[in-house]
Amino acid sequence: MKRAAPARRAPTRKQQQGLDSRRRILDAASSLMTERGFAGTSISEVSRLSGLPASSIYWHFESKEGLLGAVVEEGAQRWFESLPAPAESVRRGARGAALLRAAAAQLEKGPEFLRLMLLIALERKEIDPTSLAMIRRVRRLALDRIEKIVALEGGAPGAELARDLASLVLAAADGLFVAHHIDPRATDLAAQFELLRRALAALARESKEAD
Amino acid sequence: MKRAAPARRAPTRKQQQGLDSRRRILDAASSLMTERGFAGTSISEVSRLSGLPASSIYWHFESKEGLLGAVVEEGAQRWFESLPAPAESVRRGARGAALLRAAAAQLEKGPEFLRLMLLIALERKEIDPTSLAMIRRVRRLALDRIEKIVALEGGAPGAELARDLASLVLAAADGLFVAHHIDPRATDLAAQFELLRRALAALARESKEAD
DNA sequence: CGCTGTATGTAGCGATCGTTACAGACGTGA
DNA sequence: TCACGTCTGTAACGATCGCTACATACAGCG
Repeated sequence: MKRAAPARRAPTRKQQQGLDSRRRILDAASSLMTERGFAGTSISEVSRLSGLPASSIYWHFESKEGLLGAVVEEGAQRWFESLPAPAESVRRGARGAALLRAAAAQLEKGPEFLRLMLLIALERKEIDPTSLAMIRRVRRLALDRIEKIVALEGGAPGAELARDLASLVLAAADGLFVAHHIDPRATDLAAQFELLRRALAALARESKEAD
Repeated sequence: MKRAAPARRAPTRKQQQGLDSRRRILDAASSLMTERGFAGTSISEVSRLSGLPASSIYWHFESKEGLLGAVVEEGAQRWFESLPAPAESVRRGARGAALLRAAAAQLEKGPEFLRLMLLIALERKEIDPTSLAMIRRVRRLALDRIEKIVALEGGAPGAELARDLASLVLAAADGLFVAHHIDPRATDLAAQFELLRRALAALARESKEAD
């Protein structure tokens, strides 16, 4: 009865219309929840922004919480797909450019999803565990990527050190995003990232000399 | 008629009771808003948690928005007061311990206020400008403090560099706070801070040798 | 054509929202 | 004692909340 299955055989025209509507609802919900948080977003607003009645929303999603879960899932999927290839071709000589670009890309390409993640991570009132698990998964994958770049960049430091450095980079990225959001004019993202890169490079160099 | 003036002459007993109630309302509101955000907190919940009827809340504060403003103002004031002395006595030799402690203290002593700041900074739906201004003021003061410590620590680097390093430290602190909130077990705050300190120290050392 | 399942539109459910009116309780100054 | 200002309790206001029942509208299939 309820809950649209993803069209097993033929995406008939009516079903395609349904998928389009579902997409429009997701986009509207994502935009609103990113701006006002979960509790601050009402179904009627999603309805107005998407142009579809509330009944349609509840035909496609089983509840407001389910809608949030779908938004997170969709956002995460898009985020995964937007990731550049693991960049095996990057030379070690291409200093921190890759690291810089990776971090900057995360902040420029998908600021909406980052904002949503931070928001529902901080809004800790029984947000459904599925979303939280998804957020952790996204962050862990981001950590893996950063770790690889850091290892390549720093001339293969200790495995543990690379992991910690990656955590630091991710944290700095989140913090810089917040700072830029609070006071955009006073925050030069690129310069800060470059500074961080130089600091980490210096640390890697020293820890290497210590051997 | 409305809006309690801060008792000009004598804090009579009834007025004192009023101040106590005001404090209880503020504490309840602060706790709830920190957990669920602004939109996610209802007056009835504040009423229940504080033990006072809604009419009392509206006698002490003119609206829900006004209550939020007061919560931010109060939190900021407490935060200012909880700041340690400018620490002139700190020796340059006491490596990064001061920096570490300052950052850790901010995260340990006042996590509620930090969470609240981040939440309402990310929930950007016409949050009243007074709160935003207060948040910026708090952050700027935190930056000043960190900058001084960094300058002391790094052996007086360039002024601009110190400012940028301070921004980086603040951003890292925010980001690490978020990371610790998302996945407490996977985030070793102390270790991360120490790593950051070492990286910055290494950078300062190299930039000094370059002279 | 009618039958079936997908998707949308209309109307409204009970609950809760922020907010207010108003009466009363209480300490205080005259 | 009595009027007054401060503060709290009761009860409700209209609006909106998340959500649902139900009647269509439309496409595909026999």
